[in-house]
Amino acid sequence: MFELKRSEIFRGKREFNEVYSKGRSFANRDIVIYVLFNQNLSGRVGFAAGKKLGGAVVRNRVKRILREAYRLNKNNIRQDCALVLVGRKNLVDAKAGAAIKSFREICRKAKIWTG
RNA sequence: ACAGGUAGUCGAGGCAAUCGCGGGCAAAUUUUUUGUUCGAGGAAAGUCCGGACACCACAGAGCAGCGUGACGGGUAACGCCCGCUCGGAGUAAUCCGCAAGAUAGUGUCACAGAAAAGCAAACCUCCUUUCUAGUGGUUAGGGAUUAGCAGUUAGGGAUUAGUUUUCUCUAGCCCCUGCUCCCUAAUCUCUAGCCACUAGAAGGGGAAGGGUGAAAAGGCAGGGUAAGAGCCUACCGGCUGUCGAGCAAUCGGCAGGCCUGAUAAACCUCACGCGGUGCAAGACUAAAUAGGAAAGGGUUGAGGUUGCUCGCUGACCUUUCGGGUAAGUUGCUAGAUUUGGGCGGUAACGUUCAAACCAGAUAAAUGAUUGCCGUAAACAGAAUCCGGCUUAUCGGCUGCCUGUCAAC
RNA sequence: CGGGAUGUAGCACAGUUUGGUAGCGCGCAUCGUUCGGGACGAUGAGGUCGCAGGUUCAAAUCCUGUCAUCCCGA
Repeated sequence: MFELKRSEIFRGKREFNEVYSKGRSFANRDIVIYVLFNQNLSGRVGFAAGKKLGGAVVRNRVKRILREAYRLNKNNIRQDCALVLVGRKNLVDAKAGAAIKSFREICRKAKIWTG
């Protein structure tokens, strides 16, 4: 139900670059989201935290929060698209509850919210 | 008690519940699911040293290059650690130190200063010799002169109405007289010599003082000297030799003599050490395509092995154009391992016994919610593995030591 | 993971090899010139030489450590 398997998380420079270049982007203070409607990659997701955010501890934390936000709201999101979630600097000090709220907000903005 | 020093140690705050992640094992099943168990640090960091391991000759020779630098020990090894010596800081505990060589050679020492590196240098000052000038003294020689008073002469003045007289001044004072003094004497001057001092010029002695500088060729005191100086002596410091203690660095005693500036984190010299590349090392499997084309070099030695030379190996290599794969397994975690004792050692550490297994990912695993206790909680995330160093950092806890104060 | 480079005035750079004075250009301030501005001319302010320690009589320069930024290879 709320599981997030490894196979659902995509990896590799090629897949990221495809979503970055072909997908549409939406953003708020906390998160940047890239959306690509593609049959091959549908239902998959990637997480990213840039070097500007801080050290390894900080970047790991940002990715964990993003993953938690996606996992808990997975069933309310259209599964025919690929996503890339990028953390922004505001997310470093944010709590998980705020991140989830922010994630829902941006999903509605991107019109992939089904719940 | 306060202040300080030092050694060590703890931790995602703890417990419970739910959802979720990575590995191992077991079962179902071989896409996966369920259960169980394990799952970041003292620095995992910086990548600054040292190793293990892998390939190239089981790593070889020489030169170059790089590193280290008191001494002894520990270690797989080190630039690390321990002990000790020396130097420095502190009342002390204690801390800090790239701590070999400057008589193998070369270089540098700005400005200032007379002189900045070797048997140096004289600007002022000090001492001295010669010459010149001056002053003073002295000796010799030459020359000149002769004290005082009174009388006497001439002139002027005062006194007086005027003259004389008297008094006084000036000149003479050669000659004459008297008294006192002196009488191979004294004074002055010239020349020459000598001595002293001063000034100048030329030369010498000296390195003590002044001044310059970061630094001026031991320090300081006394003697000594024309003035001075290790020239001599005492003390201190350094050096050399020798004796003693110590494995040694070094320390202590005695003797000698005072030639030996700083800088080697300047080149350099000496001693010791270092082969190169790195887990994206390396090994294996599978898939795909065209195991492609052109030019150049090559068993008269390509390429590799380090920068060069040798030695070794022994058939491909380089550039351009075009195409394909960039997937998986292994290396990959049981080890100079961790914990607890015994023994040896001042210690670092060694040795032995017992017990334990404690991350192995690959866009890369630890999070979220709720409740209670508690809120002060930092720096921060393994990527082949170890030993160190360095840096970041909050709040404690413990042992030992030093100083001050108080009480007994 | 490995290798390399750079930090100097507000900005961009010299100076570091061979240690003794920190400098150029643009910008800034004041004055002159102009009716006013620009340009021009004159004057001069502005520097922990990334930071810390050491060697030296003396350090931007030499040595060690450290911090930050940038680049390259796979």
